[in-house]
Amino acid sequence: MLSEITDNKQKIITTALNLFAKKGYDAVSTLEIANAAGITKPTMYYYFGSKEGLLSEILSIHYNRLLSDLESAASLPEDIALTFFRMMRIYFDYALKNKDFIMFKLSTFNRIGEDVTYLLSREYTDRESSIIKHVFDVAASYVGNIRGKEDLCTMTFVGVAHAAIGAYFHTGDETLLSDETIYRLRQQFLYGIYS
Amino acid sequence: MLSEITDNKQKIITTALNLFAKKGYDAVSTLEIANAAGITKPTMYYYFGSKEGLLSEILSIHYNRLLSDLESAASLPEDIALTFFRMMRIYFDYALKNKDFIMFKLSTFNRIGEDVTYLLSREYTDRESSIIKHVFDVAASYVGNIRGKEDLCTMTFVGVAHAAIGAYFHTGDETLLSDETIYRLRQQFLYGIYS
DNA sequence: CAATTTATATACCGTTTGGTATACTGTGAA
DNA sequence: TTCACAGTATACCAAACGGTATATAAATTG
Repeated sequence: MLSEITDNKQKIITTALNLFAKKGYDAVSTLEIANAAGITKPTMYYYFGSKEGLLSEILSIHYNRLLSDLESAASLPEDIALTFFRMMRIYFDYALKNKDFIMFKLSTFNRIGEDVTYLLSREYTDRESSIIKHVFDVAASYVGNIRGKEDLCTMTFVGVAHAAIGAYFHTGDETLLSDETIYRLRQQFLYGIYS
Repeated sequence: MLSEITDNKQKIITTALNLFAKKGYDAVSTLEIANAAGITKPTMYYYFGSKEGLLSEILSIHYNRLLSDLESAASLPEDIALTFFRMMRIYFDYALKNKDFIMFKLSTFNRIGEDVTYLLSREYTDRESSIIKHVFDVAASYVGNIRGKEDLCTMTFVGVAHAAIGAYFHTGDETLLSDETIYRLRQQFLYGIYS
């Protein structure tokens, strides 16, 4: 068994995710994935059963990693300032270390309807929202002004995270994902632009 | 000439945009568009030359309308609070009246790479960013604390707008795009969550 | 050593893809 | 009445699509 050396399964996952991020799921063919990964189509179908199965496994691996990290970061919601920093740091780190996945995530996050990538991502994005929502729910119990705005805060938090990461992809400027940026975003989030 | 009555060209545009929004550009075939629009493929190719030509015209029509509205709303950047409201109102109104287009816009906004929808949208999204950026550039001249954070503000503004519209599409709750929501978002933007 | 399982490739399938050659039809101008 | 042209449809194309039947070679297991 050469799989420990060659590890074709992992190669297929990495290659496919890269192509999906660059061109979009539907624009990438199974043959293109096979060629780029240096294998043949039946090998891909042996491991994943279908193109959709391949996407499903990619989503499972990365979302579970990301959401697990996010859950750790959200485990001390009593300190909203600290938790804001930690959660944003998780997003930025994941974007820096797993560019392809986060690029793909961003391009599917606001999808809706019959799109395959949306349907398969939904369970994870729902979990993601609820983790963040919980932070603001707890925060509302001791920061009165948040009360009634928990959903708004959740929405804004994710929106800002995505916007910053999107800007990083657009410009390539890594300082957009630095601690300094998080401090500024947090300052603005907590005290507004006049602070 | 029945075109004034039937108006097949307009029908194709509306139908195609609806399918693109629901399933994604690459997942929709020209035959599917033709069938849904009640015409045949050659008719579509007569008007638009190619599938890409059709997409291009859709983007041109809607982005030009949206950006023209946005420019009007941004014409008094001396009052940042007022301008914030006006610009957000433009986005929300367009989302309410042209659901399909904004849905499609959201799903392509954070794209990058070789994706056709990204490449064809880019000229418009660049213009969009620069309109908003200009507002914060002017604001920075009289609100000292904004200085150096113009790009951050632009990024945040667009991120928040998209997040709110995305939440509306997700839940169907129209109050997410009400004046009341804009007031809250503005309050948070200007003074933070403690306000 | 024989049987089975894992991992791979060759060669193929029916269907769908974006796109077109060609012909027809109704309308307005000369 | 003839002509041109805008608009539309029938019927087709080569290429690419997602997926598979089958063979094969190496490794694991009895």
